Amino acid sequence: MASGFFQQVWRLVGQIPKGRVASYGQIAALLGNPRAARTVGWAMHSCPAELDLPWHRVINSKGKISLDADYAGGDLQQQLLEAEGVQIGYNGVIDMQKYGWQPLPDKVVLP
DNA sequence: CGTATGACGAGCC
DNA sequence: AGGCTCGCCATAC
Repeated sequence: MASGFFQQVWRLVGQIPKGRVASYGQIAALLGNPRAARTVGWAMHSCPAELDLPWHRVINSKGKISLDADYAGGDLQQQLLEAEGVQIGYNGVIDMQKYGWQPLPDKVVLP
């Protein structure tokens, strides 16, 4: 069952379309806990490879990769994103306004 | 059950 | 502007 918060995070992350990115805080907010960004990050840390999650599409609110670029999978994450068409600035910043993922962008007006 | 952790976020110095 | 600290919340042990 998807009772665990991690499970919900994984499911949501799995719905991020290719070429798009989302922030930890955004994921948390979509799950109803805008303050649980850290927990989302931890969920990513625990993401089972068998789920084949697009974990690389999750970045921090600054539009940057949280992992150390030259240490952990940060380098890999950047390569994966660029391979999907996500352009990364020289400073390592991604344009959230352009690549930011918005689930159901049409439901804005509905109550 | 209480303490510690963590791929964050926003504020403060 | 850049860097550091505190706060938040859900798991792990």
